[in-house]
Amino acid sequence: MISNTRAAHRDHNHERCQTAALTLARGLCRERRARLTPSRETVLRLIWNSHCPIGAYALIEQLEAEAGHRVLPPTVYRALDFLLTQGLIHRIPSRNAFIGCPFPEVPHQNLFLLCKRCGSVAECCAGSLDQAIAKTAARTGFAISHHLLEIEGLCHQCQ
Amino acid sequence: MISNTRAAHRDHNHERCQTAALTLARGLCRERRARLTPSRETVLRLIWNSHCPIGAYALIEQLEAEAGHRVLPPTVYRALDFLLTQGLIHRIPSRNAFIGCPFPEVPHQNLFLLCKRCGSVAECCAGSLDQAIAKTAARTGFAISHHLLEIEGLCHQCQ
DNA sequence: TACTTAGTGTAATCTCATCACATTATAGAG
DNA sequence: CTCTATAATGTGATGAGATTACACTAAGTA
Repeated sequence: MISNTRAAHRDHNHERCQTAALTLARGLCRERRARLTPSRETVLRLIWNSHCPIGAYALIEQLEAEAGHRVLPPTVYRALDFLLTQGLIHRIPSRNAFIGCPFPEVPHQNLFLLCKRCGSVAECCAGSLDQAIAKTAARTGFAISHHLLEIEGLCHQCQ
Repeated sequence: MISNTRAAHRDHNHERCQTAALTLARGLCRERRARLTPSRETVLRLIWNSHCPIGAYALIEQLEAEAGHRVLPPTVYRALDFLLTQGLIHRIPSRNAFIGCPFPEVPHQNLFLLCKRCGSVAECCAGSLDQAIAKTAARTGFAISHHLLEIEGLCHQCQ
């Protein structure tokens, strides 16, 4: 099982998370010949400011503060679309918000641990769980293409 | 495992689903001394018109067509809140839409099978899967309170 | 250089959801 | 039966999230 729980849900030096994510993103985009333009990278960096999902309009505010001029929704939504397509971020449907993906180089299903006290979100990849989910779906005759699991509760630090 | 896959994802007499859901809802609300008022029951009936999740504003349109006069958002959102609280319907976050719960009398986690072709949604309760999910969360030190699983793919009829 | 494609700026619009406040209906106490 | 407290509804306005359409600019390539 891969997870970023130890970072997202415990004390840690967060700058390292952010730097690592950006470095990884740059490398992946270079490999894929995908253009991580300045505005896209800025959005990714802002998303990685914390382990809490951030909404599109909060991003717009922060972008405006940095840029010193008005930023309109399509600007940020286009960057978000790119980052989603590249698997560098995820959207948390129940929150209408976005979170950085800690392992964009690994193909995986979506499994999020959302702390209802501090708001931070960790991500997991658990092959065995994915299999159990696939099996359950198969028992009903359903052909699964992908899934999304949102687990809500209290993180280690908030218990 | 409980599921309504055989109804939601196969040919069936849907009137029976709708009638059964309404009868069950009336019984549960009577037991709980919760008031299933006419407008709330109408919203529940409209939601049970099909196994596809329906958005709040689509409900408003249908309510207006039935009532012959304007219906405003709070009207339908209040009915939805009541039905959600009573566990008679669920919200599918990825769709911003609502679906009838086929077993509101059983406490359960949320597990939805969303067909991307016909749009119908079935619901499952699988204790073993819930346990596997709880176990995975526990391995990261997370204290789970509830979860939501959205599985997307092709239903039996659409394969 | 010219051309083609990808990316960005901007205004308007659309969908989903909530707030605040007035009014009406209902259940339970006396 | 009537009064009262509470629950439910009606209504307009507004907030929050997301998309469309169209003009313009930058980057990569023949």
